[in-house]
Amino acid sequence: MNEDELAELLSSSETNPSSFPHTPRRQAASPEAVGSPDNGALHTQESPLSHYSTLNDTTALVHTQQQRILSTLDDDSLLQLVNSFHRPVERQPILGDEPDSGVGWAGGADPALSTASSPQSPEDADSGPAVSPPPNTDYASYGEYFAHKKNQQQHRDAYVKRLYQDTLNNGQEFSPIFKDCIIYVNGRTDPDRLQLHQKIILHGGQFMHFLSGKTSVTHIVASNLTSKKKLEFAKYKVVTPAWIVDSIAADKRLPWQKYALITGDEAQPKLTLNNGNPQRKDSPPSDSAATFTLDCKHPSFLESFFAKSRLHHLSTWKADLRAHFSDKFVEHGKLQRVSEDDNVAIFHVDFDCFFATVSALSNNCYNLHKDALAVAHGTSTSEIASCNYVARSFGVKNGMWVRSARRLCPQLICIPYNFEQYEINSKLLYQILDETSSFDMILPLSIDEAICVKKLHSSPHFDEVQTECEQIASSIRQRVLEVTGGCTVSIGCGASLVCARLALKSAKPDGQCIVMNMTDQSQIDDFLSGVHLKDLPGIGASIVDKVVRQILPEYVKVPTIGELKTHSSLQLLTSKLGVRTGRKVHLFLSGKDDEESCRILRNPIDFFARKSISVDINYAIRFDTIHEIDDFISRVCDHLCSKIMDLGLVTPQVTLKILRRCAHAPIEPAKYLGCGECDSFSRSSRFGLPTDQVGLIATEIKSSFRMLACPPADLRGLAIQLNQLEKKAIQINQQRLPFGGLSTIPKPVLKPDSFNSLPPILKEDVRAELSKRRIEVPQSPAGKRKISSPVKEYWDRFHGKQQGTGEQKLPSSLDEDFMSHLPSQIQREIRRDHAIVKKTRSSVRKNLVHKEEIVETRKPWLETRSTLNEIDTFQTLTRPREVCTLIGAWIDQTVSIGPHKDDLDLFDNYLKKLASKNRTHQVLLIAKLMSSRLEYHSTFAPSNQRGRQEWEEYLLRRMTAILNSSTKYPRVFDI
DNA sequence: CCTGAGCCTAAG
DNA sequence: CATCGCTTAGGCTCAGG
Repeated sequence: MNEDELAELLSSSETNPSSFPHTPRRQAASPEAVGSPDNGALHTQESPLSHYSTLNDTTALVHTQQQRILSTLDDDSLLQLVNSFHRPVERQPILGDEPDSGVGWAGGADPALSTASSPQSPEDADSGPAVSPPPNTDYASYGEYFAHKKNQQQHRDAYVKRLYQDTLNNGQEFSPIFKDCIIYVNGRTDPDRLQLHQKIILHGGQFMHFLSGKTSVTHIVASNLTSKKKLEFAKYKVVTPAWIVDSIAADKRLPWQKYALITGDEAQPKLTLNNGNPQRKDSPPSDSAATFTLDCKHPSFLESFFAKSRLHHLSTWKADLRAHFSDKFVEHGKLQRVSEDDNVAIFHVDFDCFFATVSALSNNCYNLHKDALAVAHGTSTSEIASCNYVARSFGVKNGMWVRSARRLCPQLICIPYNFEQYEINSKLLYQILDETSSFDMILPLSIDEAICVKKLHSSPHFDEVQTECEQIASSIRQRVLEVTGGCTVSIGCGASLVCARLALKSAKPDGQCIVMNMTDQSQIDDFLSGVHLKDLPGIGASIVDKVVRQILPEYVKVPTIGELKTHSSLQLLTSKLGVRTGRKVHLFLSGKDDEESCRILRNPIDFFARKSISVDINYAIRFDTIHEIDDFISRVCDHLCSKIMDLGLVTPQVTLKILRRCAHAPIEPAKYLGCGECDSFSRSSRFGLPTDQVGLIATEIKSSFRMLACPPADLRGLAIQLNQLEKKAIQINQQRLPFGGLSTIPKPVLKPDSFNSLPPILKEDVRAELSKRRIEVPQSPAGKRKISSPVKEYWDRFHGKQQGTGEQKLPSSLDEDFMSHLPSQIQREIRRDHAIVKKTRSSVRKNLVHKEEIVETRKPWLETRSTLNEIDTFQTLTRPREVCTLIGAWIDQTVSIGPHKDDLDLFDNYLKKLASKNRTHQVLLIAKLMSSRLEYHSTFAPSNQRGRQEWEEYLLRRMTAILNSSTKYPRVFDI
């Protein structure tokens, strides 16, 4: 066994919790060995350790090798390794020990999932690693459990990758040949599975340890396949191991088709048909865009969708350009800024119908100036991303459906996207602009658009300036045409951003318009007067509509700047359009930039700084159950969290936005898999402390989704935003040395739970290794530790040392770290309660003293409240806030003596009505509220045991029963 | 009057 | 077959203290 194998061992030891250590029951080559994707996840996994049995049936050898390798690691690596086995379990303090009753009660266990648990054979049960959590306690479902497993595997793959980078490649990343590939290795291979695993993860790929219905892959590597397997894998890209080896040797991902193992017709690319003839009209792009079913439930849906979405590309390109801009200035330290007094010439440079031109040029068989061309995926309801000027002369517009465009222009030719080429040509443009020494600042606006700023040094001769600008512009245009081999840019130039933009508009296509020689306002007015309102930057259809309907007289058909100027005033504009927009429009009317647009010139770093990050998917969203949506949310959150982690950012606020099919809209809209007509809803929530933890964020979003109460089948779009991003503070885990330590690199600290999370096979060796190095080894806990709620944990932490004394100390302030781990809803409750308890601490004590008397004299509390008698108000929930307040007060006042039976009956009745009225989400909310309230009391006033027990019992028995018995909710959510 | 949530708008 | 309707930032409105 070598180090590679240890890496494999460490990175996959948790794959199969039920078989470690484990004697394989099968040969890897036999057809049953790996299992089919349909057989469910658990019992079909190939045990990652099965190969050890070929070495020796005992674990002695493993231990020896392991000890040797452990001893070669330095302290930091060892600790990191151990820590990497532990990830905090996602906690959801809802309804006591049912951590995710929000799912559990919704529709009962997913039958497919529960069968997945059954194959755990009894003989395996004892040998399972300690890390394996018992089902139904820590995870909402097996789906989540496996998601967690997968996460851990990736986490450790990343660790191993780093390790190898550091040791073998000077810390440099290996070239990410297999980026975006999710690869599964099937059966016996040469090089073997372990080596392939290493190669794949080092080069940016993702290694799947098992195939299942839920977890799919982009490639399967195999040397040979049974005919049954060939059928099964027909829809995948199945390649020989040589694809991996050769790709690495060539330092680029080679076309998989050359290594295709299955050579049926469906797997064979059509390229051979027109060999030598690159003009393949209307054929889909051959590689990478494999024949994947577009199903939002598929784990790699997000990836495959993004790969083909023009809007996604535009957005990410833009973000990348901005980031690059900022990086460059961090690097160079200095930034030219434009102050208010500077005279500047602003060049607005923009490719002409960028996508259409580039796609046409890379296809090399169309005449840009004669053929009507449009870039689009499909043939009918596909949107046109870009069309050339020939097509535009027929009235074809960007964003139009191909079907409608064809009605205007029957000879329209649709050509495919070529995102790679767009990027290349964009880089060329920026390179040319960089090389043009005339500019003080080059601001990226988008993939095909940039603003170049030239400061004018007190030259009053506008004619000279005009001439110079003309020359700059024409030389840029000439150069771009040469370098890109046919792409044209247009350039607008003016003294302000808005003038440059409007000049650009009139320069298009393939032209330039320099309007620097305007010496007086009347000339500017002349230039502006004929400009359409819609052409002003930041003025869209909605604002134009407002202007036309509310300001301009009816007879004005095409609202121009000239007309608006004669019919409006600043006062009128601000009153009709809002203060900011009104002021902006008013400034534009005189050709001046508004305050907001100026910011890009005055403080571009601030302008380009990232303030939020989000993922929106409003296409192909079709779910049946809330579980599928939960899984989807998890994946999206994963995506977002890994992004902000890379950027070193944390978020204090997350927002969920959904699109829900309008009641009257058809189930399937005209556009294939489109969202159709929808209503939009959003919900934001805050964390006590900014976080980048996917567990916290995903939980919060899932909770928000339940609040929005959208039936899964009606969901058509989903967006998750992380707002108000800030730099993650560098955590200092160690106390600073009193004599001023020289060490600046923080040493990793062994987390207490990490050691216990290690698989048993590793535990003793690691313990030995740690003790050899005098690193304190945590004691094994006596029994299996129950995962407690954060509140309990907090209580334990706070009272751990004083529990025996009987002294009940109340904290004077809230622990922010602890608070940050709670859902924001509950945080708010606790903060409020904290304030209340602080005020009434003495009275609580008094109550406790007189507990016995109180019990004797207890009366229905709820019944004595006035709100109680307005139970109808209560039931319609027109004032949910009041209801919550009432319940809170009810618990507060009865927490030591317990609720009165009459009150409970009344309350029961209310909840049942809510549940039967399709408002189960509100029952859930109330349950959460009550749960947190009780937890809270248990923390700050722990002596009132008896009453609280009664309450908790009620919560557990009655509430859960009501939630589970709800017929409406499952009907809506689990069709 | 200030603040924040939940919309809307715009851009490429 | 279809088809890939994103992402970020600012502004408006209204409710609540």
